[in-house]
Formats: sequence, C-alpha cells, structure tokens
Amino acid sequence: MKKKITLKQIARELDVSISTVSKSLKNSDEISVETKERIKAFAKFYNYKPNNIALSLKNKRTKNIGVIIPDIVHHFFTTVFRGIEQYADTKGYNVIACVSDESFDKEVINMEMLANGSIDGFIMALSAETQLKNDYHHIKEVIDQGMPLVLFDRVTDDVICDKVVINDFEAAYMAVEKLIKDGRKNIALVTTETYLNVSEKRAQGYYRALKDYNLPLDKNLVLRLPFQYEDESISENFFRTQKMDAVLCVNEIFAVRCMRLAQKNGLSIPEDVAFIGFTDGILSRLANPALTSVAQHGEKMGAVAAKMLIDKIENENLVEEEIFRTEVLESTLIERETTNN
Amino acid sequence: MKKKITLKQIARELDVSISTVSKSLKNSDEISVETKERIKAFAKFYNYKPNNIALSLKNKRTKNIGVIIPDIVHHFFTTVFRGIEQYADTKGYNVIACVSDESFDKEVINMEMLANGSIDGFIMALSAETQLKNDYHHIKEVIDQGMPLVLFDRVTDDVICDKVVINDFEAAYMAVEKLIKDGRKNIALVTTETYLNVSEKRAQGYYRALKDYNLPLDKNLVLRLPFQYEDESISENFFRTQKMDAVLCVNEIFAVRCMRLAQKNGLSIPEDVAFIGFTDGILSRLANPALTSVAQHGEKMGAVAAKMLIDKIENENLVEEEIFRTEVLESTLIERETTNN
DNA sequence: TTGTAGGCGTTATCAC
DNA sequence: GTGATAACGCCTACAA
Repeated sequence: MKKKITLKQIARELDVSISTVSKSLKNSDEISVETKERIKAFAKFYNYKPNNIALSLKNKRTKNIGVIIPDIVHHFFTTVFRGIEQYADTKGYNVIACVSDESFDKEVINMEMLANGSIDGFIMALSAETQLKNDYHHIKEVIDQGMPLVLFDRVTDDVICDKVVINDFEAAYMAVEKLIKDGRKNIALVTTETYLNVSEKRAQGYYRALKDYNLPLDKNLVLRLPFQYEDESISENFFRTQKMDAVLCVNEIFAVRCMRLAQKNGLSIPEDVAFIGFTDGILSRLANPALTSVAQHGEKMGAVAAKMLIDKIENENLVEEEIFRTEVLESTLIERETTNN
Repeated sequence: MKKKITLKQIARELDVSISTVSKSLKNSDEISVETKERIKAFAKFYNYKPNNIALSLKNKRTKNIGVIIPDIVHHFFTTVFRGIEQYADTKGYNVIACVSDESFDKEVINMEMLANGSIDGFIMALSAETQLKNDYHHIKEVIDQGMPLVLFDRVTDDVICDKVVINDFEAAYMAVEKLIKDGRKNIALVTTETYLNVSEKRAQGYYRALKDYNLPLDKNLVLRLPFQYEDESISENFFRTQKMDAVLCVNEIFAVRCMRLAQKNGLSIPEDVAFIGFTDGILSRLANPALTSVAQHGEKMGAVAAKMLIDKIENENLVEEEIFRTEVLESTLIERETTNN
C-alpha cells in the first residue's frame, strides 16, 4: 500500500524545508534549477498531488457546488443535473448531490450540512413540501451568510436570488393554442393536486388560451391527480364520464397513463383525442403513439444555472452590489404522433 | 450579511481562549457551568457550526463518498444512486456524483480529482470504454493508496475489491426458461454491440437455457444493437426478416423499441410474440402492453454498495487483513402483459 | 477551571 | 537560494 505522500514527507526525505518543496513544485524561480529538478522528480515518482482539503481550508474555496433536487429518479431533474455536472466539470468544480425527497426537513438538513464549509454555492429546486409550507427561512439564511444560490424550475418570489425557469405559462398557452387551431373544442387539463408553482403556471396558460379563443372553461375537464399516484380509479372515471377531444398533461407520466385509459375506452389517438405532455423524455419518445410534448431542455437549464452560480462564486469580491437575474428559457413543442401534423 | 462565525471570533468576543470555547461547545466538564452557558448562548445566537473542511483536515475524514457512474439520465443508474444517497444520508455522509459519460478519460480524471482528499471512498460502475480498453490502472492505484472502493453492476475480475452485482446469468436463464415453458420455440435476443460485462452475462444465460432445453441456437435470432442507437433500420430489418415468437431484450429501452417494430409488422403481443426486458423502470410499467421485465432492484444495490463502503471506511484500522466480498443480489421477474400468465 | 501549544497539509510572507 | 513562521479552523494533550 502506497499512502498518499505529503510535502512534509518529501521535505524530510530530501532533507530540505517544506517551503522549498512547495516552491519547487510550483516552479518558483526562487529555487535553483537543480533543486527543483530533484524535488520534482521525487514528487513525480511518488505521485504527489496536493491535498484538496488543505487547499480548501487555506483558500476558503472548496471547488464543490451543492445541488439539491426533490427527486433523482425523475427524467427532468436528471437532465438538469447532467447539465450542471457537465458545466461544473469544465470549470473544475465537483458536484455534491442531495435529494430532498420532496421533504421540507430533508431539504433543511441537507442544506445545513453542506453550508458549513463543504461547498461554494447552491443550485436547487424547491421540494413540494417547502412550496406548500411557504417557509424559506433556511434558504434566506444561507444567502444571508453570503453563499451564492441559484434556484431552478421550482422557484419562489419570496426568495431574492438568481433563478432559471422555463416559460411554463407561454408553453402551455402555445400547446393549447395548437390544439384549438387543430379544431379541438373540448380540451381537458390533467395537473397535480398539490400546489406546485410550475403546474400552476401551466394551468394558467391553459385557462388563458381558452379564454382568448372564447372557449368555455369547463371545470369538469380539469383533473387534479395526487403527486405520486398509483391508483388509476380517479382518472379512469374521468375518462369514462367526460367527453373531450384533446388533453394537456403537465408531465409525461400523466400523459402516458391517460393515453392508456383513453385507449382502453376505445378512443383512438389522435383521431378522437389528441394529447400533449410536458417534459420531453424517453417516455414521450417511446410512447405508442409517440407523444407530442413540451421539451423543457433540462440540460440547458442545468448548464445555465451552473454558469450563473460559478460566475457569482468567482466574482464574489468584485461585484459587491447584488444583482440577481432570472433567466427564462424557451421551451419547444416537439410534435409527434398524438397531435395532428 | 452575517458571515459564519468561527471559534476564534467567539473567543475574542468573549475574551476567553479558543480551547475554552471549543470545550464548552462540546459540553466538556472541564469548564465551569457558568462559562459554558455563556459561551453556548453566544454561539447559539450567532448560529455557530463547526467548519466541515477544518474538521476534515483534522480528522482525515471527509464524510463524503464519491460516486462515478457512466450516465445519469438512465433509469437503472439513477435508482442505484438514490439507494446510495439514502443510505449515505442516514450515516451522515454526503455524495459527490461524477458522470463518466462512458468515457475512460473522464473516469480517470474524475477519480484523480476526488482521490486527493475530497472523499473517503468510491462507489462506481465502469464506463463502457473502460471495459473495452480493459485498463484499470487508475482504479488499482486508488485502491493501492488505501482508499476503499466498491464496484457495482459494471464490474471486472481484474480488480480485487468489494463488488455488488445482480445474478444476470441466472436472471436471463430464468426469463428464457419461462418463455420456453410458455411454449415459445423461436426466442430472439436483442443485446448491445460493444462488450459490456452485464450484457454478455445475460447473453450467456440465454444461450445456456436454449441449450439445456435442446433448442437450437440460431445466430440470426441474435441482434446486436449499438450502444446509443437512434437509427431503427437495423432492427426494423431484423423484425421483418426473422420469424420469432419471443424476444429477450437486455434493457427496457430496446424492448419498448422492438415492441413497436413488432407491432408495426402486424404482430400482436403477447399472442404472436412475447417480450421480456431487463431494467424494470417506468418504461416497462407504462409500455403498452405493459412489459414483463427483470427487476434489478437498483435502490437495494445502491444501499448495499453504500453499506459495504461505509463499513470499510469506518473499520479501516480494525480490519487490517483485506477481505473482499462480492454481493450477488437476486433479481425478480415482474410479469406483466407481454408474456402469458 | 482555563489556557498554551502543536498539528492536520498547504501557501505566502519575510528573514537569513 | 533556502528556510522559518504564520495562517486557514478545529481539536486535544498537557501545562498552569
């Protein structure tokens, strides 16, 4: 076993001082070429690498960023994570990932854990419970300590910081608009039960589009499903009793499930009923028929969030006046087989 | 802005020594109750929390574990990651996640980055390229430095360390066995093109089952698809030209794609052709018809890997004799609609 | 009961 | 050209 070697050990072995070793390895020209070569050769042989922890302590920079997401087994968050990781990697940052599991307490605990020196900044999407409770003291506290923080997707107006979101309202509006222009008259909305900022914005876009095109808003055509629903009976009933010729779903899982129910009830897609989902993931692509879906470009979102954060981290001292931005990313409607072309 | 406070600052403010503060906050009974209370109150007021980095440097323990996976936008790896994260969380460990993107170089760079003090141990699945190159020097090096390491799923015999795998061979065998017992005679295999340990084991299970049941091995019924395939023409041709009454696919994506092609060719599932996939994820559940699939219990795998690693980390000194284990997890065949019941 | 000193591994400043 | 010293924040054996 070859334990990692330290400056001190090299110094002792070569009978020089620690600072001579340090300077040599940084190729300082205070040191004679001869000594430098000797030390560098030795260090290389023993595969010396500076200890990150010691560097962090000295520089007060960890080169780590903390990412807190509500769920990791979730296509959208996963793509955002990948975007973050990729960008961070190019800048020499590591990513510490924590999952809040949609729980307020886990979110708080994870943040406190990381905020004590482990990271240089946060990127996070609020847990469902946090949004429900409307309690953001833990986030404000961290920001107040001077820690840069970027919120993405699940954001709130109650916290002042950098944010990255997609144009949920507009995207839903455009999706409904397309359905209307395709001649659909009875457009249903399948959304989440609990109050989630994004679902709500999508619902708003839906309402507004109906209004602008003078279509009546039929409350019976709005189905609110529980967050993680396993029981199909609610939605089964919905599709049996309600008449509709199009459905907008706030995520692709709801969409694929609803498609199956519609098909079970003898409806053919898209002839009898069209479908549009959100979150353009693998499910949308591989659904049968393939689902028309609003692509949220998670990877882009992650990259943008990471860039905003790292810029803040690296300019901490320079920009003393706090300027916070909210970046709004465009989403794209990917048309497939569940709508008319 | 309230920057984090340090022991030193508290000591100065309260006009005591740093060690008095430190001891007080640890409730040492060397210190008078009076002083302790005063200091604790002050610390609480200023929300003092020890700096993790300083602790790490002192204790030579970071309480971080590094996880390197080939891909994060991938259901199976994601579930494993969740298992790791959950277990780690209960033990007070943070998870630093790196994605190798199936690239050997990224794997090496990420490992070197983390191995310099940032973490206490590794959990990883080999990248495809690494398995292809058969070059494991970076992994051996890390182990040689005394860093605990657990390989999962994508493992190799060339590295001696703790491992967690599933019984791929047996699972494939049992899946084929079921198909045979259901009366299927022409069973196809859809697997990956590049050499991946797991795919290969599954293929072996498939071959063996055919042999044991005296079914001929028809090379034309084995389709090897490229790793990330977008082009459907190869498989389209396969399903047009070959006659088969069952298909075993080494992952659920291949399965769902192939099901669509079979359906396009007028075959009905499972009447004309049965399907079994690996990786029981959301795709399997939501496929139409729902896919019978081998569940790999990724979350369990992650938890087991994390437990093995943390046990090693925390007993580093105690157990000097190196005992490495390979934990084999049972997989389960989840029967749904693509096979006979 | 409290304080001093040394060390974890590194870098930077300053002295020799 | 080289080395001693201090500092980052914390802990602890030992001294007072």
